[in-house]
Amino acid sequence: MSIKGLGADVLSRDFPEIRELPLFREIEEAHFEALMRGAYLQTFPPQVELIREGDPSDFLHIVVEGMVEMFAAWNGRETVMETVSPVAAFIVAATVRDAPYLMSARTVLRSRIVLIPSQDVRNVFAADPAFARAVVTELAERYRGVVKHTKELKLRNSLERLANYLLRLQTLTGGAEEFDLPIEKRRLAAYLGMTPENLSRGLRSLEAHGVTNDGARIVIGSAEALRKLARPTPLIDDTSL
Amino acid sequence: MSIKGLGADVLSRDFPEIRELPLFREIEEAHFEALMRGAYLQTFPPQVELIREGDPSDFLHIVVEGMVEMFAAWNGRETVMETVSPVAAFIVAATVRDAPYLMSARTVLRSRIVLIPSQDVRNVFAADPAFARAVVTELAERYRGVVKHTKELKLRNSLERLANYLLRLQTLTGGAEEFDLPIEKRRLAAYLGMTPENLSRGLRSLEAHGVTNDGARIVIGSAEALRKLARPTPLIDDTSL
DNA sequence: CGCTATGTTGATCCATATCAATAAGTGTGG
DNA sequence: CCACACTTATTGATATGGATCAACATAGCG
Repeated sequence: MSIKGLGADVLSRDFPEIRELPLFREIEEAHFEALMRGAYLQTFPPQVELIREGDPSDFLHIVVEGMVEMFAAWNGRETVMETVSPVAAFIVAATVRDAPYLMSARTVLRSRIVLIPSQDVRNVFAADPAFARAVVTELAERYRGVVKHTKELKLRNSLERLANYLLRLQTLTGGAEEFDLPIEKRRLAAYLGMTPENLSRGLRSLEAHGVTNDGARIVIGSAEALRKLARPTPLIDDTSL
Repeated sequence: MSIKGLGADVLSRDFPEIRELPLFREIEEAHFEALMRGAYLQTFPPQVELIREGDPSDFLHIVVEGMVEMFAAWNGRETVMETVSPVAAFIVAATVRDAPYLMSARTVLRSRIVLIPSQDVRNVFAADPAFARAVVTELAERYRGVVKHTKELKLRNSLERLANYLLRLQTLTGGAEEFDLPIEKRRLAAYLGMTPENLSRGLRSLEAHGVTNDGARIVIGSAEALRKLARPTPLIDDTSL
């Protein structure tokens, strides 16, 4: 199930997207190779817990295939913080700060993950200004993503969150009238800060605004009507899901 | 009310804390001076809106005296995202990304703010690896702060949020049994994601757990009892408010 | 095909918001 | 220094968004 210690050549031949990630694109070849030398590539089945909140950050993770869900728990409750799709790195902040993970991560689908020892990342980070700048860009974008998520939670009710989520999803799928939810509804519910029951009812309510739903399928009859309810703003709804 | 274009010498003589900020401590003297040459120092009365969400990020801001509140609005609703106390920089992410502000900021108290043109910050950021690394550290910490805030909002009910807030505040004030709320209750309520009425009732409910409140004054009769209700965890409650 | 997890729908409950009235500060100008 | 205006905080009554509980339907999957 796992292949250990792949060289930079192997990883970049199989996954040139890694070298092309904004995080790595500008760094020196020698540094990139140093990172990849210690890296693992592993394939995981669905529902595997990759990291657990509170653990020390041993590896920077990069999803190259599949899907990963970041979640957090407290006092018996659990919520979804975000889902990460290829090709993207996660837990960059914990890695560079050498701090414990604040969120857990589990595979949602069968996934291929590159694991880079955190110490290597911190070494290259200290030695390669281009990498340091790339980490800043990445982190700043992540920061802004969480801020948007928080704004949404605090300023919108559940129906508004759902409506805006669908509009963002539509934009991501190129503006198509029909598309599929990328994750299970119960996970979507947790992400949106509501219960599965309420998500069901929410989708029902949106019928009055031209939205149809069957299984994962969503049809937006009138983006105009939906937008009237959702009132999207770039300061919350641009880019990230 | 404002003094323009202070040199590095003036600013660092009057506010050595700026040079000592983690953000600037390690950068080259020449670069620090370049930043300070274009910097403004301004004094603002309370309730002045310093930046407005959506505006382009013209300046990196540093509170050297007073208190600033970051807030966000949507569709007629408004919420407090965080409060910033001296000496700390805010809106670093927007500045380095050259992206619009996601949050607005207003002074809560009469405040002295250093404004550094964003372009200067981005220039030094590109030229000074030590600064770039410092920005990463700063951003990673901010990121983790918002993640904690979001976890708290999604996983705790309002009474639990309040109880944990009081415990964090107690820790910040050195563990004293008595201390004052640092911000108005209505702002605290918005920060905690509740209404002022509910905050009042919440403080009342906490009497059953040994907490007394009169005006801004909080007395924690038994941290033990409060902790039993609050169930704090470092993964949410360490460090930031 | 049947088992198990996921999703739906309805009934009810509860945490929190909203509305309304009062009290207590806080600041201002005479 | 007081009186007035105005904001903030408290308290009670009520409304409601969303959670919970329960029953059933449906869809994956071995």
